[in-house]
Amino acid sequence: METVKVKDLPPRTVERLSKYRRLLSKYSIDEKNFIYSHDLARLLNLTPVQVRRDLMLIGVSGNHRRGYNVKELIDHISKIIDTENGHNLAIVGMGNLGRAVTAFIRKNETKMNIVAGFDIDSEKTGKEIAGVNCYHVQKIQDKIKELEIDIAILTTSPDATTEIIQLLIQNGIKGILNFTSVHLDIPKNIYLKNYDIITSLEEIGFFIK
Amino acid sequence: METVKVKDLPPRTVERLSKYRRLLSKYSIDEKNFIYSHDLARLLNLTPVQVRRDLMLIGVSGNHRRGYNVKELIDHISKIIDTENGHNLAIVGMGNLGRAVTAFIRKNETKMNIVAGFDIDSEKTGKEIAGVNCYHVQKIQDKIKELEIDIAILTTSPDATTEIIQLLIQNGIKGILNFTSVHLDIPKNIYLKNYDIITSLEEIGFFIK
DNA sequence: TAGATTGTTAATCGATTAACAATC
DNA sequence: TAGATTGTTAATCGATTAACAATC
Repeated sequence: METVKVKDLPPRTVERLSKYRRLLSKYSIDEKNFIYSHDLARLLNLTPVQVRRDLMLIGVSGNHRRGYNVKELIDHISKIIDTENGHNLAIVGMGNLGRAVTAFIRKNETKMNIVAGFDIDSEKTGKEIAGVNCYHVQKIQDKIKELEIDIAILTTSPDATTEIIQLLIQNGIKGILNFTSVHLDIPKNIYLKNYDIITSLEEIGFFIK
Repeated sequence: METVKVKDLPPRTVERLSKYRRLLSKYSIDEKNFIYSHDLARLLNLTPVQVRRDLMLIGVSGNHRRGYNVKELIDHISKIIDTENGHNLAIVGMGNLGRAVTAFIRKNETKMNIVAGFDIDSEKTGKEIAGVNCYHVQKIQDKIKELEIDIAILTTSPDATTEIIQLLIQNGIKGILNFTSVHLDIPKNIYLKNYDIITSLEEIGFFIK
């Protein structure tokens, strides 16, 4: 048997685990207690083997007749991808995009708690915006410590980005979801995910012509 | 020599081409006419080989002494990833996120023209929102034809998504950038890019613990 | 038992990188 | 020429998929 430490799961598998859980959470409302790998695959446009391999990697086993126990599956995935108290996030840049993303995340039931927003605009700082306390970027150091923030969502304007990213690095941020189309040069111990809208549109544009 | 039809470029290469061009457009303002692969690589955290291979694939050649001609590079990339008249896009769902993404794209100088917004809310339809004419989703068919829209950016609420996606498919949309965390089951001739914020945050959360 | 499923390894595919020849 | 670069192939790495044994 191929033994994979849970910590070493491939990124793609982790993404799919998140999607399995979200799907199954709705699915189980319909009182269905078991699901086959081919059903899960069909619902997410994957292959059944891919599903079974992912579940094998996290050590879940199914029943040869009935498939996988839905509740057990949800619980097992949660045990792997959640942490006890969840994660505390900051939205850095409370412009249109920052507020929209804040609202989007708050609408979803997750272990991701947005505990602070940061901006340089004094119109915004000191207020509650989109349900989140907004602080001046000068407070980044204090608030990251105080509120135990480990993930930042970057929705700053291009010119503000480079400076602010230094603050985040210096204060030990561990993960970043980058919505700016600015390239971030950060140490590799910070887990970075880029949502580069312009590049993605150009990619789509290329492949549809 | 490995001959690759430009149409067959790997997706990752196309993404990088977009990033090269954006970087070089700023770079060339500084009156630098040539750039080495290792400089381009350093500025985007890539390897020099990766850069040279990408440029080889699109048939650009550099100078053994001076590197690559910046202007020539920009022009060549543009010839490959742009189309003559650019692409006409629609924002489907003019809520917070839709408006923010609209503003974001409009701020950037690209060949991506947002020519319509769609929503079901009669408060929004018939008006100009974020600089874009907003129509009722019932008009999707007419407007896709009339305005020659080939890419849709999906920023709808989860419950509206499944219905609207059918309309987009039926009316021949070619590419979709999906900001909803809803899984889309679409024909494979439509180029789909998912920005699943919830899943990405859970992925980040997993790898930083 | 036959049939449908799960579980697992080996092969394949796509992308990156190592190695190095060619050139200025 | 020596040194720094580009150009290109082959090896490697990561992820998916084909093949099939095991099980109910």
